[in-house]
Amino acid sequence: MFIELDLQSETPIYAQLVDQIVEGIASGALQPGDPLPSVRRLAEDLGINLHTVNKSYNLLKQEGFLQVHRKKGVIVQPDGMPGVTEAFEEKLRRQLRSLAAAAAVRGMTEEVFAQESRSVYRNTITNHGGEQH
Amino acid sequence: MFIELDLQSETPIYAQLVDQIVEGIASGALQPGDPLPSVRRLAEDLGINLHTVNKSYNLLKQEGFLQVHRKKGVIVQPDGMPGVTEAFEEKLRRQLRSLAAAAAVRGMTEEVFAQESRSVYRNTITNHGGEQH
Amino acid sequence: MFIELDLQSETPIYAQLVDQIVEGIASGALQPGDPLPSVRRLAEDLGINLHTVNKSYNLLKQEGFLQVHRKKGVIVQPDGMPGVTEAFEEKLRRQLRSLAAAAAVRGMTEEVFAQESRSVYRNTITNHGGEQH
Amino acid sequence: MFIELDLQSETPIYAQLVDQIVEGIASGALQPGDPLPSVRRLAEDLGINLHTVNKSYNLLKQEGFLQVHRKKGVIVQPDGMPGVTEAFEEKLRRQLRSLAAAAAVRGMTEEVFAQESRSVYRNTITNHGGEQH
DNA sequence: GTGGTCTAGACCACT
DNA sequence: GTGGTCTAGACCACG
Repeated sequence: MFIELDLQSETPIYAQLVDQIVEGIASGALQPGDPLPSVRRLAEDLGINLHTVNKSYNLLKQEGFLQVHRKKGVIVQPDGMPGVTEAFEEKLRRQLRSLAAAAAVRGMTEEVFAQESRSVYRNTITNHGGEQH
Repeated sequence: MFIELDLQSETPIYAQLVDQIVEGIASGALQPGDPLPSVRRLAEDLGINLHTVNKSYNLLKQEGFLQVHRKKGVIVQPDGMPGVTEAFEEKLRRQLRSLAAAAAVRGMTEEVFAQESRSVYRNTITNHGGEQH
Repeated sequence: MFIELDLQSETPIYAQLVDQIVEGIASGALQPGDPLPSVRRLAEDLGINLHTVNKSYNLLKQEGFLQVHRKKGVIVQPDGMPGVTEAFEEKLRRQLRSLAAAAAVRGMTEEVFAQESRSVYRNTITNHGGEQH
Repeated sequence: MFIELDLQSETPIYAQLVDQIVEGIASGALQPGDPLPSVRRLAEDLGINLHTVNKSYNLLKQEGFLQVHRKKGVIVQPDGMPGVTEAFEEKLRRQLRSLAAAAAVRGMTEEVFAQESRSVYRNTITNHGGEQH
């Protein structure tokens, strides 16, 4: 796996895991239908607790990014990703607002902020593209 | 006060307070040198504990957004806001990356994402400008 | 533990704790990566409140002397200590100025004052060195 | 007066006043027997509270740096300054220890630390010299 | 009256 | 069991 955890970070490990898997999907490194390591396997590889991996997988399942089959194990959602729900829009805006305010106070202009957003988006997609759904 | 807290939210109260005060500064509702309510006062107004407000004020003080003036009490930094440090850039990018990935997976295009960022930025500034140095 | 607190002192307990931990690092008694007692544990050992220890740990974390590791708990900064920042130089000079003035007024010569500084420095390092980067 | 107060500082105003007066004596700007402004006068000049000035003067009187006469008002100790008491030595060492440890941890060498101390001492004396007592 | 400090006790998220 | 968060009540230094 391409996953790197920062045990010193203040973001919980399970959240870091979620983020990195989502980024993996966004970048195309993980394609719809692709299998993910089993809970046990991944936990061992990363040197973390089973519960932690489990929590991440469950969250991703709830969001519709993953499917969990008894047989196939865990795979990336093959039937189309969730799409931009209202809940997501709201969450996105709420977080952007917080970031934008901090940026503005520190003197970062609208132009730079928007450009920063664009370039970060582009970099997360590099390898391929996020035209799922 | 213009502050609204969601006591049920999973984001800590103190963090919400920090965000809203920063947004207040960004929007111009709070001008450099402006006094903020005393910890006791604000705590009572918001129906929360004094220590929670204190924690928020302290964080903002450490970041350089607020100062404790021995006569005026707590005031908005009058001597120029912190500016875009490398640490801030990094934090900004890290958070943007997470948002961008989720957006991309859900099918939101780069264009829409950047536009969203821009419009959110603009809305936080509405009232008036961010002429920090 | 090697920590001694003076509960009657006018310097806050949390500040004494901070000082002693820094001295522990300087003397080599605490090595980079070494774990510190949990807040609860140390609080109990010292007979003080958990929050007081917490405050000290937090300050040291913000200064970059400690880290919170999600598995090891609180540890001494393993990735290199902060270094001599301008802010630190300023604080150092401000405090030295106050001490030097009092010393001078009482008739202590420059030579003695400098020698005193040197010998105190040497004594804090005794056990072993300060090979921070 | 040559006194500058920093109302944003975390050092209490009365302590800043004490420091600056001691520095004034150390530098020779204030000579033994020299009169100081009355409590009222100084308070007004500095825009601070009477009690604050009073507290500073009292502390300096207790330490033996000032004399308070009903007639002459407040004057700089004309009968020889206190000298290096054991209590002072202890306080000096305690504070130096804290500074030295922080300096050492940040990588400042003994040589630099001692040199810093020496140069700060020299600068506080510039105008004249502290050979009282 | 203000912020700073300390104590005490409680719940929760995380691992 | 760990750190993080929140509440509650209290004392003190400061101005």
